[in-house]
Amino acid sequence: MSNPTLEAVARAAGVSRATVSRVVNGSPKIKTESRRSVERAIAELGYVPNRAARALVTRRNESIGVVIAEPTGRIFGDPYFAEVLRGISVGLAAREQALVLVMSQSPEEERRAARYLTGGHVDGVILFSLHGDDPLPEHLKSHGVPVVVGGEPPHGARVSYVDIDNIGGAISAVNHLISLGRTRIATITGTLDMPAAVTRRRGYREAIRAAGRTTDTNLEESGGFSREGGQHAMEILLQRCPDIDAVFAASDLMAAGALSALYAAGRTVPEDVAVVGFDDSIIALSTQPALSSVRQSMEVTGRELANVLLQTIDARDQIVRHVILETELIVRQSTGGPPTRKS
Amino acid sequence: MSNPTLEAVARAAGVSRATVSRVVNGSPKIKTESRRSVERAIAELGYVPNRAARALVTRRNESIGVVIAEPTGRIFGDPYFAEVLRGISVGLAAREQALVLVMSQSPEEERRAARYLTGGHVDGVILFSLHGDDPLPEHLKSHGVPVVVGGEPPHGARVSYVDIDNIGGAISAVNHLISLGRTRIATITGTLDMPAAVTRRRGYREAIRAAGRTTDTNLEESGGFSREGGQHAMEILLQRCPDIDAVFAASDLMAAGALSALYAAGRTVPEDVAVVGFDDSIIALSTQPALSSVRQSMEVTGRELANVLLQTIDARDQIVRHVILETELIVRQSTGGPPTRKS
DNA sequence: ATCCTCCATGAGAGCGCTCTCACGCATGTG
DNA sequence: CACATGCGTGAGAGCGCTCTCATGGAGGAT
Repeated sequence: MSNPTLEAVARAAGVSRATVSRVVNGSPKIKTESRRSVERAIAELGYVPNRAARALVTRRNESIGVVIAEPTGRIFGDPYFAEVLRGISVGLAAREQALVLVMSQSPEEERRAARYLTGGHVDGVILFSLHGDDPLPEHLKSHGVPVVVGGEPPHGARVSYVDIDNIGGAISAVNHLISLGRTRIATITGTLDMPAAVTRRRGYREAIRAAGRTTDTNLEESGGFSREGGQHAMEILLQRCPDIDAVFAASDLMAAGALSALYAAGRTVPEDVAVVGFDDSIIALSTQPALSSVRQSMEVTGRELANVLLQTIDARDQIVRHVILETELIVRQSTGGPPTRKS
Repeated sequence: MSNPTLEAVARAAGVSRATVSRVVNGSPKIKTESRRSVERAIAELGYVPNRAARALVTRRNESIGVVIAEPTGRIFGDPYFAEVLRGISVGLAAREQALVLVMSQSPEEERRAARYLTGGHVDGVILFSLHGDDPLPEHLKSHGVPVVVGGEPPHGARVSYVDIDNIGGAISAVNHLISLGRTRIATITGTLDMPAAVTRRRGYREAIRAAGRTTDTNLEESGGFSREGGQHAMEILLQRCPDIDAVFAASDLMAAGALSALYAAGRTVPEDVAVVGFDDSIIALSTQPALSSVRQSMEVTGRELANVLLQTIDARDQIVRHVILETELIVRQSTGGPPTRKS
């Protein structure tokens, strides 16, 4: 409760407050001797720096806001959010930054959040899962708050971001289906107000065309990034085009939903219909059969988000940084399994 | 960036710093006149109090730690966590408290978290989804940090908690199955190192015995609170006792998994086997057929967690408080639907 | 030996806020 | 009319820390 102060440590170590402060903050110009005695005093007294006092003078809060502006249902049905959050948590912990979680679901809450975030309570903000033309990133940036966005930022926003190679991932998935000899390849898209959903669809279309075929919007249906949406989309697709022999779903969760719909319609996977998901989340391994999927490391995304933000904060600049992470197609049973396999 | 200070507001309003402070903090003894001019000045300058400065003198941080010590996979596959978190978020927002999220997954991280939480960085801590005999609640409490636990606290820990009526909920679910004339009622339990899982199983057993039947451990199998676990548990149960005609699953997610297993085994729901879940989360409505389920409001749980904690902090006492929330059985198609229905 | 340099350290101001205390003025009482 | 009462307000200390600037002493150059 009543933590010892710098002053107390200084007295115990027989040095001045300033020296203790230097030791605590790792200043190089300290004699090993005094450093040692200070460290001992710190350990003995169980000293922990007072964040508030430090923040007051440094004008840093040692904490980062993480905003998720998404209906609860969606947020946590999909492991995606958890894993990104987890990566952020790891990235921040390494620098002793606190993660302040802000969940806003109504315009009223969003206003409150914006006020909080621009009120100097956090050193920077990570936003992810943005929809449409959310003005929040620009708003924060114009108030001088460092911002980084997970995924492609809203159109026109000049902010830093960390994204994955959505288009390349989608192309590799569809190429894989093509190489399997599939000819009627459908796609279940995400919520089309999100850039990731649009970009994955673009990759799908490009791969189809690159193979000399024509795209057909009858083979595209939105699954809203949810399991049920995926299932429903698959039902619609089967109704429209019963001859579908492959599906590329823009998330594993939707792919899992699609599997249910396929079974309900009496199709076998991968024999009748090959299925590829996206994310390679834990879900991909838990479906029957296991899903081929475009792997992205959500945890790395989270960690990079933290890194880019901390970098921006440290540099005190307004430079727009971005990081694009690779994806990799993982082939499993839902498309017939890996090419060769012993035993 | 350079926010105006109290001083600046005071000058603009022609009063002293103290008066502005009183207005900001809602002190009653302020003349309406000066209050008004201060408020105008605040609005004009866009003044936002500096949290750090305030925290320094009040020794409050206006922030609450929320700890989730759970493997990421589990956390976010189940909407439960999201909804409780959401409730906490709402409860804290009402009091302008920041939510500091701490995710710890390894013993090392847990130590770091403990150090942070006892370091005076937060005014209180909410813990949920505790396993086994986690010493964290006691540890925090002994360091004078106000704590409240979601769910039944570890055995012997004298800490405040918010829980739901697990036993009553389980009993009502099983009674419902009994009233349907089902005779071979199985249960899929959660992770048995968690009190909620054990208590729900106890409710199941009590209801069976109260109906004059005997319990049979062959009819009990753990599903580990995951979808796949539920599916697997159902497969085992069917193998052991092919004559099962009803299942009570300790979570909707496991019930959803059980449905898959039942279909794979060629059973119909609710005709061959009636299924009841627990939580009444969004999942219950998205399965085919919709799940009967024991409703608990996870958002209310979260809000109560926040309330109890804030109350404890305000009172500066060590009183152990607890809140038990009601549950309610919601009957849907997975047990044959509501008793009567028009149209 | 004298001066200069340089490095480790100490002294002290001040970050923005709250809160106690004292003061002045209006009102009520004898 | 003198006095107590009380309410609204201002002055000022101080929360724990960082950081600038001054200081003293060791060591090298002359």
